[in-house]
Amino acid sequence: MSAEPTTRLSADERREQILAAASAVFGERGYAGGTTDAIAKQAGVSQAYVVRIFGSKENLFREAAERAATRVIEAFRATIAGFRGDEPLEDKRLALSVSYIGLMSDRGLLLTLLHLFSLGHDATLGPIARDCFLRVFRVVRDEAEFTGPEATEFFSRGMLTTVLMAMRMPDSAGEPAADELMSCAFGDRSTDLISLMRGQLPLDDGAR
Amino acid sequence: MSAEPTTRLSADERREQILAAASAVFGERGYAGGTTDAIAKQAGVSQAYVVRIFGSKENLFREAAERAATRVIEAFRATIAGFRGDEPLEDKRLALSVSYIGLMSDRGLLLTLLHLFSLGHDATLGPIARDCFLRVFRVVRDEAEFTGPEATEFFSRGMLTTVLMAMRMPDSAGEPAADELMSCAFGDRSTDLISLMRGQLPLDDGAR
DNA sequence: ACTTGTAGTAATCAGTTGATTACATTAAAG
DNA sequence: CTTTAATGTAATCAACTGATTACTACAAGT
Repeated sequence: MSAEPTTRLSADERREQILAAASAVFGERGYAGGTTDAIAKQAGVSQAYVVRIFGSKENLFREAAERAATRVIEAFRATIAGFRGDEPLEDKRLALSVSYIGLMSDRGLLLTLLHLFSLGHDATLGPIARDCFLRVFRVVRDEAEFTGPEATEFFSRGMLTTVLMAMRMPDSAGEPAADELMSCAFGDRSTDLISLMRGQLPLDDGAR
Repeated sequence: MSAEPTTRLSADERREQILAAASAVFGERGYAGGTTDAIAKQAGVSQAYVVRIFGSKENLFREAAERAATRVIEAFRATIAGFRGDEPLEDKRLALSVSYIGLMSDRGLLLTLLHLFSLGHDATLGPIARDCFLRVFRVVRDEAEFTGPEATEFFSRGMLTTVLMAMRMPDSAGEPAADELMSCAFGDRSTDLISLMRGQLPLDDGAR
């Protein structure tokens, strides 16, 4: 499909490429709204190939979402590995927040997870959504040694941050309420995050 | 369509019925996933009529979502109207939380809003999403007289609560992590909310 | 050189979906 | 009673979408 003289890749490399494209597309458009064709366009392969490699759109979404959850867990674990074990809660909270904010540089990752979380009603994806969330929750609670309320508070913050990203609140920068909200939600990283999230070119909608 | 001897309603009554159906369907399936046919089935009218009354699916979603935001604002204002003006933050926070929890008895309302918030990328719905959120934010900050950080904290909690509802986390009750998470997020209303959110029959998917 | 397995696509299909059109039915007004 | 306007539907359409099939092209092993 792409203009370049279609380079052949190994199946594994192609899978990675398609998963990255799926993360971007599903993150922006959600499960129902993200088409296999848009993902194919993004990855530079044919729509048929996307479906054939992953079996179905549902499977592809599941893999993309579960991978996103795994990435979050890995990022948290890497941060937790640097803990000495006796730092105050606020230090741990801040370190994990920085870790979370790092994940935001891949816009698709956290947004795909958010879309997964909105599928609680779905017979097959619903249980996966709950499981992914709880797996991350347990890491923060048990491995970073947060209490239940502390972990809940931490995820509250994260959820608002993620929703603000989904909403593209930085596009409303200049609006006083939006500025105050983002400065409170994003903390001292506010300026960075606002520019990070802005001016993204729209995805190819994959219309055939 | 429905079995009953189709009672004719005024256009306004029908609009209300369809908006309620749209709230339920969009809340569960999102904008892209919610079909006009499922909404029609839910409201007991034909799919054609749903589209004709609202002009387009996008218009219907916009009305449903904006109405949801308005309802949240009305609920908050009703609570704020009971403030004397000198109560401590914690009293106000608790009162508004109770107000928010009351909104959860209409599952579609908050979930439709959450889905709206995920449409930040959309050229027409994105600005509406940001505007709706900011309108509610300003009510809490300016009318309930929260500081920016206090309001942000309040919305963090609300967002986690809403995502847990979207995820149907109560379906995982029994899982220790889920129980602790919900008991922290829902507070002393935990038991009520868990049973409130459970055992909802799936929506008709509107397949023609 | 030839076979063989893998990467990849074009063409196409059947189901779904939002929208349109033409038509039917009912209530109210004159 | 008849006209009129509003409520409402059946039928249908064109576009879209996930999936399938049959095919091509390239690379590696023998």
